[in-house]
Amino acid sequence: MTALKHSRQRDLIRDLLEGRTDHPTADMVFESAKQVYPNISLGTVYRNLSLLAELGEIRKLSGLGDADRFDPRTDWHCHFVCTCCGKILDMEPAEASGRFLAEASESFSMGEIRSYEATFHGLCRDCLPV
Amino acid sequence: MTALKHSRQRDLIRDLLEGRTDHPTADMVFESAKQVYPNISLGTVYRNLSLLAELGEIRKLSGLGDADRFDPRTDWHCHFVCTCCGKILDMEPAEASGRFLAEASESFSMGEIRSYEATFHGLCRDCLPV
DNA sequence: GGCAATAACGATAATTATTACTGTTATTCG
DNA sequence: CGAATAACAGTAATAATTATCGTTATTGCC
Repeated sequence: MTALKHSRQRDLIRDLLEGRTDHPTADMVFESAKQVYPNISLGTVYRNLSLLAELGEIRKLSGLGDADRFDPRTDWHCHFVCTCCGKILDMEPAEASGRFLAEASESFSMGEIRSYEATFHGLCRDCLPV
Repeated sequence: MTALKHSRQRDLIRDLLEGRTDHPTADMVFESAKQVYPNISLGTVYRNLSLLAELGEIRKLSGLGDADRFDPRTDWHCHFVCTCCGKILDMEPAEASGRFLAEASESFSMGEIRSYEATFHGLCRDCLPV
């Protein structure tokens, strides 16, 4: 139980993410943070993003691209990844989400399902041919 | 259109994966392959796994863990990842799969959905407390 | 406020998964 | 067989992330 200490860098990182919908990578957050604290370290950004994710204040998204992404939204929702530009968009939970999970949980006998995530792929509006 | 040439290494890699359900990493395939061709190169394994995935003969699974996984099954199905031991299990498609996709496609207006994948998390039978 | 304890920092080295390069080998096809 | 070249083994390079380490900043107590 290492007693968490306050840090202005962590505050900044949390604030920078707040309200953002572009699901930035650690490096993108680092670039933003440098404009406020020019000599903040990339390691500090990684450490605090991971810590905030562990604390449940933000969400870490793995597997959507080469690098991990970070999302200020902590409510359950899915993501859409544009196969053309790589953009990541939030999706609002569909009606069928619950049924999908319930059905999977019922029919799956090799273990106990606790959660799931779904990622949709396709072309975003900007990349769709006219 | 570079004319594909036959290679015994590629044959081996395809054969090694055939029938396997453990979703091995490139490195795991490399270890297996070395027992047949002791001086096969890791680069060769990576190159051929990627090539086979592009040809549609196998599937590459990204984002399930640190390293990419490879699956001989090419039919659409989901995966279950044990949060305890990291084991990856195949899941049989549920009834709700289609509805889930249809509903998401309908309600999503920021682009055009082409596909999706879902990953379930939980404890496998071996890791469940008794 | 001053001060000890230590969480967190900045800087940098190390690690891991993967891709790229390079000279050599093997397959294909005339 | 022999030229053309895909694919190879071996190795170097890259990218994302984590670990180390000496220094700085926060906290709680006197």
